[in-house]
Order: sequence, then structure tokens, then C-alpha cells
Amino acid sequence: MSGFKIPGITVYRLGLYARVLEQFLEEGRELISSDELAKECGVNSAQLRKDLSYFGQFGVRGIGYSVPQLLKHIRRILGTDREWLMVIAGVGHLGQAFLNYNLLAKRGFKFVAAFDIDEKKIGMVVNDVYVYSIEQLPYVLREHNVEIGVITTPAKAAQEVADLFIDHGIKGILNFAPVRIQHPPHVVVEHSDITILFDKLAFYVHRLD
Amino acid sequence: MSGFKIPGITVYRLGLYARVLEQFLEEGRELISSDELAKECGVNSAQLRKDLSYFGQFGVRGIGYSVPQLLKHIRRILGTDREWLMVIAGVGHLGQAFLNYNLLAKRGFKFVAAFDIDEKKIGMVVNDVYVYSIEQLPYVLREHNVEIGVITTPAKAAQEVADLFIDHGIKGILNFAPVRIQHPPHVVVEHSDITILFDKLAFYVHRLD
DNA sequence: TACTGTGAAATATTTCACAGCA
DNA sequence: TGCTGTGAAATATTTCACAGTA
Repeated sequence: MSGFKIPGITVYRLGLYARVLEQFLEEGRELISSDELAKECGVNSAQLRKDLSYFGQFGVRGIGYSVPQLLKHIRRILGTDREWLMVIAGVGHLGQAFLNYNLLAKRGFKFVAAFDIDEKKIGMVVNDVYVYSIEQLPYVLREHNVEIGVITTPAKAAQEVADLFIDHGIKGILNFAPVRIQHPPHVVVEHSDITILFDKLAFYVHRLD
Repeated sequence: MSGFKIPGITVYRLGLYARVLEQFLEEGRELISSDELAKECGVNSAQLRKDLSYFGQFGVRGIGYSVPQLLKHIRRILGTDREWLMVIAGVGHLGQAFLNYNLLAKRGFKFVAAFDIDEKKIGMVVNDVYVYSIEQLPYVLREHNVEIGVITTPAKAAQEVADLFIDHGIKGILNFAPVRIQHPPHVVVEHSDITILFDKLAFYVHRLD
């Protein structure tokens, strides 16, 4: 069932479902229907059930889903039922925002080191994470089992940093620099250009009339 | 041609094309083919041409596109050929990252005010933007023609801030809080949950083997 | 009864392939 | 010749609608 190709958008929605289920879990909710969960996520309930059906059967007909169990299943599917070690390159404002974003750590995404080229930043400690010179990256990555690298450098530096990451065993890159990263097929790269979100919003506001 | 429904993903890609065209323009490039631009954006060239065809004909057969003119056209389509005034609620690390993100200002997205409820933050000036108490929002919005509101508060506060925004004439909201915002149809809301990007990356790295 | 799980139908999006034109 | 623009075909995704079942 899970050997098939999964639409990227389905993977995204699984993350969304997990986030909403976490809220319901905190409220002590035991059961939920696809209708209610879907509504809360802003999607169609058939779509939610179809998304889940790529991976198995997690509900009970006539009843619904157990909130804690469905969350557990989704986490196992996403691979977020364990800790992920990460490094980040670029300790500007956005980089510091990620280093301080404790919700990430709460979900198992832990930064073990940060890198920069700015002398003033090297040696800083941001939310318990030490900022190294980028030259020390090979050494630091040898010491820890880091799988994810986050790029919050300016566009100019992004490809170089990505190449360093890839050469030293990073398997997945989250790139927030506004430039597309070239990479071999055995490395996963997710791009997120925040400025494009503003463009998209402008388009729709523009056309409201 | 533009009265038809435009896929959201097409709007997103227009932003992507604009970003890449800006780079080519800086390099002094005059002409570009759909093939080259598409490759640089990681999309199929027929798709690029189809995206543009929703809005008109901007190229020359046998030749390609004029870089500055195509950029101008896309900016007009997106509505980013003018200035957009914005406010932001939540001056935490992410909020400060946006306030300091000069690329936004360069593209015409200008913050005129920031808001927070933390006494320690009220009165701060971040990159020339004053931080007001959230209570002053009605007054500030009356003074400026602000169309976009950005939410970088914790999840708990997001809906309340959105309601305030909407009550005081904001037309578009960019929500970075990890919660879905309820809103009337005459207000556009774009959601961006950064933690879900990490989930998605985990999924694909997890399955690499 | 009240829900899930899922084929089938409907819809949306992408890609092909080629006519049209500088 | 070498490109764009675009119908048509192919593919992907969403939604419907209902059988199955606690």
C-alpha cells in the first residue's frame, strides 16, 4: 500500500492533520470523525479519508478515529515518531527565529549546531546551540548523526552551503534562501521562498475589487 | 482571459518566475526562452507558457521573451508593480525576522507598524518600524492605507488578531501561526505553517533508504 | 444509525505535439 | 530555423456516492 507514489500534497496534509490532532489530544479528546477533523483542517472529508487510505485503515466504521492512535499512525508514516538531528547555516534573523522556535524541538526536530561566516556571530550561543565557523562543518557533522540541514543564508551562499551539506552526508535540505538548489537525486530538497507568499497574497487581494 | 479561475499553483509559480527573472535582469540579460527560464525554476517549459497564457501573450515566436518586459507583465498580473502597506502582529523572533527582511521592502512590501502585547516590546523600533500595543491597532490602521496584515503570534492569539485585522479593514492576511484562521469571504488568508515543511522533509528522507 | 474505506466519476493540472510566426 | 501559444491527450487529484460494518 505504501510502495505507491504518494502525492506531495497528501504528505503536506498529513502534517496538517497531525498538527490539528495534537491540539485535540491536548484537549483530552478521545474520538474524532473524518468530517470534524477535515473541517478543522479546511479540507473535504473524503479527501482526508483518501489520504489516509494510501497508508492503511486507521478508523472504525460507524465510530470514527481514536485521536491518540491516529496521531501515532500519522507520525509513524511521516517519520516524526523519532528525533531528527539538524544543523542550520546562516544565523541571521530568520536563522535565529528557527533556533528559538521551540515548537520544532517539541516535535523532535533538534538543532545540534549552527554555522555562519560572520566573525561576530561565531562563538555565539543561540537557545543552547553553538555557532561555528562554516569551516568546522565537516568536523561537526562527523561527530553527530545529522540528517537534515537548514539553509537560511543569503541567496548567493545557498548553493555552496548545500554542496557542503551534501558532501558531508546530509540527506535532506530545507532551503529558505530565495534560489533553487541543484542536488543529486539521493538528497531531498524542500524549497520555501517566503517572499512568494507575499506575491500570492498580493495577487488575490488585488483581484478582490 | 483573466476573468477565468486561475489555479493557485499557477499564481505561486508566477512569483517564482518573477524572482528568477529579477536575477537575470540584474545580470543584464535581455532575452530568455521558456525552456531556459523553466529549467531555472524547476518546471516544464510548456507549463510556464501555459501559466502565462492565462493572462495574455508576452513572447515572440521564434525568439523568446524580453526579460524586463516579461517581468513587468508578471508584476502587473500579481499586483506587485506597486507598494503594499502592511502591519505585523507578534514581534517574536519570526516577526523580527520579517521586519528585518529587506528583500520584502525591495519588492514593495512595507511594514508601517508592528504590534505586540508584551510591555517589554512595546516602544521598540525594529528596522525603523515602531512596535505598538495591540490596543492601538484601530488608531494606527485609521492613519494608513494598510491592506495586508501578517500574523506571527503564538497559535492562541492568532484568531483574535485576525478578527481585529478584519474589523479594521485589512484585506489580506498572511498567517504564520500554526492554526487555521476563520474569516469572511471578502478577506484573503494565506496560511504558512513552517513546522509542516519539516514534517514533509522528514517523510521523504525517511523513505530514501 | 453513523461512521469509514474506496471504486468510479468528475474535475483539475500537466504535458505533448504541432500550427503559426519572426 | 527556433521559438511561442495552445488545443488535445495524458495524468493526477478531488469528490461523489455507496457498500460495509461497529
